[in-house]
Amino acid sequence: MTDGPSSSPLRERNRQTARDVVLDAAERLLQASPSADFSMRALATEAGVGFATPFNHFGSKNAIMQALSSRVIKRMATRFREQRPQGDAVDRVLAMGRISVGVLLEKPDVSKSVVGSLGVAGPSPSAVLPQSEALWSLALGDLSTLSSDAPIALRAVLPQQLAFTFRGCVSFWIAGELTDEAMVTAFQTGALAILLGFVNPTRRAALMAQMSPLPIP
Amino acid sequence: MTDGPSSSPLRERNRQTARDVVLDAAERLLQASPSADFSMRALATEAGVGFATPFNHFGSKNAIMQALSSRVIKRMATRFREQRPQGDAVDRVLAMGRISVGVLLEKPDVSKSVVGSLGVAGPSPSAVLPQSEALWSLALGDLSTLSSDAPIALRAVLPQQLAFTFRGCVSFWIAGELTDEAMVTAFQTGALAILLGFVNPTRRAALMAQMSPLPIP
DNA sequence: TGAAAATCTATATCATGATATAAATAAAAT
DNA sequence: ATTTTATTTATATCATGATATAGATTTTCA
Repeated sequence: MTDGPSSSPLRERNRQTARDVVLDAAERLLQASPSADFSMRALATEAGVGFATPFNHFGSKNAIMQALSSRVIKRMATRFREQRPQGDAVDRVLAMGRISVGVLLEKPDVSKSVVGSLGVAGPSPSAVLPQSEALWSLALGDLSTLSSDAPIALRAVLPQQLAFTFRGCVSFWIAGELTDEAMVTAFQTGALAILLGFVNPTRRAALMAQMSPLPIP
Repeated sequence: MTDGPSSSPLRERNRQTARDVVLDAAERLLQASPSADFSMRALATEAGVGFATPFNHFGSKNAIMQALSSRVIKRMATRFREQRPQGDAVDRVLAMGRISVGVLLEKPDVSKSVVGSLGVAGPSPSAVLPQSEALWSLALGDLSTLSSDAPIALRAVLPQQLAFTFRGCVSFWIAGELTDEAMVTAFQTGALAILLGFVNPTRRAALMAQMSPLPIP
């Protein structure tokens, strides 16, 4: 990706437009494709740009997929905000889990293709972790509503750990090792397992009642 | 991968030998390559087989990487068994975490390349989840040593959840979002967070003392 | 032991990501 | 208004995963 030369307002605005045009085109192709894939030649044609342009902007096909993944995460946050789930942090995390998994399951093949890019080694780091953490921070809301002996500072691990667990569940789902339903259960149980150590002892029984192991195939 | 026609003992034995030869060759090439990668043409040459043979056995390059990942997990289990870590389930899980991450960090670039295959959508499911669960069951040992109000049956979620969290941490590491050190911290904290809800209340303070959030970049 | 089946090999071919390059175009600077 | 700079475009080319195919080799079976 050419970050080198400086850009001025109109140039930068045109470049951002081109990036959006490319990403929109990619989304259209993915949705239309039975295998949830596209070639870079098809992408350039669909976007109405030259073949080299997506590479100029993103560097690689995988980076395009990563930019699309970022859009997916934004979509999850938007849904959450629109739905305004009620309840305490646990309820909200569970709601975010349902919403997030729901976004993926709207178009499972596309999601697998797009999000499958995230765990792939590449020349430059992806930048999804802060976004994922923010998503789970949004879900958790005010951490002080978790009552426990855990110091407030320690509760800072929760958004990160929820992000890791979510990523792990999704990764196994992408690889075909978890069915759609199993992924729902896996993440819900994972979130509850993490939160189990951070809630009031009086709340534990309710959390445990919602946790279940996955059947072993 | 040609599972179709039936095999008899010598044929099957020869096919297994060919698979091992191919995988050994792949490992040699990965270790020798500055970019931790190999072409299928180089693999066939290194293995001394025809170009189509690895495809006949594994179906795709990614499947070869997945078979190599399986070897990595076996290596982790072997190390654990050799080291015989002492202590309760928590201690053993932490030891397994150090051992497992240590295996990956012996050759970071190779590990990223190999294990990066696991989260990639493909024509057939990978088969790593049972192996991962078994790894964490091995670490946990006898689940009844965890003292808590959680029913024994519910503790069955632990190997799975540890597997998901490990996968999630490794996935972010592969993508370049976690440094080597941060991955160590991330998984240790994740394991402790999961176990925190399953230990005796008297043990909680010691676990929390070992948990720390990752610095936000 | 010869025929049949399974598997491997050598080779050609194709699709696709990626790079390079020269010309064209658009925006910024003088 | 012209020149300079930045970016895009069109095109060629290459590496690489993957597939196809015919011939060669190995193993199994009658």
